[in-house]
Amino acid sequence: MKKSSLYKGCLEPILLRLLKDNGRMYGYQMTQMVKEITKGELNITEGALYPLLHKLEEQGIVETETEMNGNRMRKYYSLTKAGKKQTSVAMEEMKAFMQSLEFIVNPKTAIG
Amino acid sequence: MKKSSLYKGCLEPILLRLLKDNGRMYGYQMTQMVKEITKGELNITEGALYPLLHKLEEQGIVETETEMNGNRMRKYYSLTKAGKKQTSVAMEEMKAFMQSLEFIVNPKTAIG
DNA sequence: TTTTTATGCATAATTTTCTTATGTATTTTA
DNA sequence: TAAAATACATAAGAAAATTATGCATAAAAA
Repeated sequence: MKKSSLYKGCLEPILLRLLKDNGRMYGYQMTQMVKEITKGELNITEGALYPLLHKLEEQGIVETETEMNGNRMRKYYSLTKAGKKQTSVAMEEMKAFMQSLEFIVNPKTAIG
Repeated sequence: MKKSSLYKGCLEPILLRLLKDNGRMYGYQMTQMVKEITKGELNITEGALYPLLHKLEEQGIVETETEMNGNRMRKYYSLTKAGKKQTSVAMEEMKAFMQSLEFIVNPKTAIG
């Protein structure tokens, strides 16, 4: 993440959103997809990613399936039913947060 | 802050933006203005605000003037010359960050 | 009139959430 | 054949909040 990491606190909703849109993903794939769609702006570090995924699994937000791709392991994550509910809530919060940022950074053009 | 605080990491650029727009503000005023323009969404805590303002002053990003309002003290903060430069950089980073969030949360409508 | 709320600052202890560093192992590319 | 990419994991440390506390004055409400 560039320098002082503006996205602190946003990683969880970002991951939930990815899983909501893509159904089933493995960790490394998430980092690559985020890097790609943000044009290199957001680079999720492994030290942030994996512990968070593990926490979400403990909480029953996601469930996992481990598959082998040749000789290499991939641990696929997908949203549980509870996880889908939680994602809806998180997305509402994200929208409100982004709207708030707009109000602050672009007070003139911001609508709402 | 609602629950788990998405704005973690954005507080500094938010304060810089406020000072850029309003010229001179005291701490409590910042919390009230942010609460107002975000319609109650973002509530800056004092434990986050004051230590950050002190850090910015140490770094020469802001300078202070203490005034008495009746019998009550107000410590006014304003951007230094260096602070204005730093704010420009921070605003560019914020825009890029917000655009990235858009790409993730609204992949269809996001422009850029 | 007394108590609560709002205004206004400050700091310490704790928690959350990253970064950085390290480790292991396979596959692809230069 | 060495480096980079793929793919996971975890530990130590730093950053940046939350929560709790403290002090003090002014205004509002009970």
